[in-house]
Amino acid sequence: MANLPILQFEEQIVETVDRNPVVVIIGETGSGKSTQLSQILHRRGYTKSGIIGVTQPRRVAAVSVARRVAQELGVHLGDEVGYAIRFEDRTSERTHIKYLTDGVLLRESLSNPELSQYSVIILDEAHERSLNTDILLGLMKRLVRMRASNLKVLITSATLDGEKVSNFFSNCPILSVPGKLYPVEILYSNERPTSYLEASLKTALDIHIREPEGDVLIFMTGQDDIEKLVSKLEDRVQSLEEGSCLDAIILPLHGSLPPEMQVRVFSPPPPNCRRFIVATNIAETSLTVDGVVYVIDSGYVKQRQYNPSTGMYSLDVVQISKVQANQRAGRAGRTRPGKCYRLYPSILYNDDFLDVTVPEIQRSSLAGSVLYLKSLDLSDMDILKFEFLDPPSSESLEDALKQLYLIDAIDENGMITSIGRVMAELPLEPSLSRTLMEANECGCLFQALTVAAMLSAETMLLPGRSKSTEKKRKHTHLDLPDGSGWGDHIQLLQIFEEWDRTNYDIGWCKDHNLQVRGMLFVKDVRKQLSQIMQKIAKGSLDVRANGRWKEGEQDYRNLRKALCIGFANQLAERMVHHNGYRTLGFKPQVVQVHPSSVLKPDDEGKLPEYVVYHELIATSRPYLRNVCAVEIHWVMPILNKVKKINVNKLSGGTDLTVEGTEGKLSDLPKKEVNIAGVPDDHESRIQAARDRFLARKAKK
DNA sequence: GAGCACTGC
Repeated sequence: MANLPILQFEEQIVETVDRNPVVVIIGETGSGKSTQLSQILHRRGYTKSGIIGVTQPRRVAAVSVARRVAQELGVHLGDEVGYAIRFEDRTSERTHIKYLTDGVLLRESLSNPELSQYSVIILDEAHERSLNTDILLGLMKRLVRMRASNLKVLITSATLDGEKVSNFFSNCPILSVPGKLYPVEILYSNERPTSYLEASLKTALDIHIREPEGDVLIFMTGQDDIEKLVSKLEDRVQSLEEGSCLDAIILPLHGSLPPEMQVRVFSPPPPNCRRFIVATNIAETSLTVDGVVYVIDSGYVKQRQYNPSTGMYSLDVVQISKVQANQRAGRAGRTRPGKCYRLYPSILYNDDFLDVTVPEIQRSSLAGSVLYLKSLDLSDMDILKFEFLDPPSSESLEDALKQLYLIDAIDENGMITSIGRVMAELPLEPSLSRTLMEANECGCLFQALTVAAMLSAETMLLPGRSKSTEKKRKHTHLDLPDGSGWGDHIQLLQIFEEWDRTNYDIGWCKDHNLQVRGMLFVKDVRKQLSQIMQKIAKGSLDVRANGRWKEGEQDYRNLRKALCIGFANQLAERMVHHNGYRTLGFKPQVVQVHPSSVLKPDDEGKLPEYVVYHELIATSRPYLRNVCAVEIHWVMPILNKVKKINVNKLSGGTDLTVEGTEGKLSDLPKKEVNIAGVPDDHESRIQAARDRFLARKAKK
């Protein structure tokens, strides 16, 4: 700790913070900013009038940094130094320095918008630009105006982003603190390779043959490529002449790897052995592998992005930003001087790479964030005027408002409703919050809680697929409930109910090939949601996992209806002649049910006429993931509401007609929906559906 | 009949 670079800047930092409400700190890796900034300000008396809060984008970081600071100060974790993450608050009245995830700080600001308990707020790793960090940046800008006399805000960022953040905060000062990285030599390719997989392979072998010992970290885009490269590397390394170079261990590293496989990268290699770690961007920030001296950077990353005009997510391979490229290179210089092989030319890096990664706020659906901001009730709150460091597009805000209106969170004038206020309390996406509220009305809350919790953890439930476990998976899946044909939500419900009946037996999870960690997470989320719902209802609700059934409910009717109301913006109608679907959103899309779905066709091979879906994502083609059958007479009232939507009113009406107002929603070009081969007039489709509905009614 | 990067309340 004694020789951390940041400590030489203590005087300068304190002086600048004393004189300015906001300071940007450029702290390179190894500068000690995360552990030292809070201690410096603590020493200088900033904890006399309140606590110092330090946000981290990740839970593990909040915990581990808090632990280290407590150790350095010689106090017990949870006393003077503590942390708060979801499900775990280790702070007390004595806490002066509090580390917390940015999501937790946002929740705190919901019940205390002035965040009055804090004298200092440090937004650490702000350059990662998580959705939560971006909202916090906007809130901080307001807060420093309101609390100019008694609040200090520090924002740590990357070199390339510092100016921009400073401009955002009225040109506040920027302090740079050097890091403790060893020099990393950057080597560029002459051109983009046709196959970055082959180029990575070749570069890795070159290093292995020519370079002295030291581990190699290779950045790939996804699991498939990682597995391919691992097996190719294994083949080629084995065919090298024995004794001609070091032994080699090749390790994959990605998020869907079970935790016990992930931690393999933390055990040191045997002597005379070089490790090749083939990783996704998980190794960029989340996990730090020691011993890396060489980095191979493909220059690509797989990124999830949201298209507000279609309501569709897609997972695309995109070029990384300069910040990301430098972060990757830095991974080679942690223990000694290293080398970074960039599989792209320097001119591409200089002229074509974005400085900073496109922030999440410009790549996500904003329904949750907009609802959150609306619920804050800030006096001058107008979502279109909220100051974002990088404002999302008007189209994206418009999409969020329409979604919120359809699920009754805001009224036709864009004002938050009483339903919306309750929804904002729940740590869920708005559609799931709405589902819980509806379920509570129709007596199936105990089921909806389970579905919401299972969907929140869905990606953690199944172990990563791989060729070797594939057959096993298929086999064990037969043992799991099948949703009784109604769909994936029902299957998720049944899985949890069955686990509940075993009294949460860990062995049961293992027998059914479900990740124990994921199922325990579901249990935690469910408990948290139950508590919040109890608090809101101010009474005792039936929240037992295997709650009481009413007569004649074996078709999960109430639950499916609650889902239909909650996901009013995520419904789809089957095509007449085949099992494709068309979404019933504002911009209809032709889509398929994902093949992994348990939704069952009827005797004629037809899938249900209407379904609710949890996610619309384009991978190889557009898919509905997690679908559930709903009934036409639940859908009709929703379609009528869609028809009546007036975006101008939703976005605040009169405000938009003011001349010179930026981001006028009314100025947006009205885009035509055009799906190849499908005549698509929304009006007439709604009319046609209504006609069919009436015809069927008449038949009865 | 396809397969999803990474976080978080």
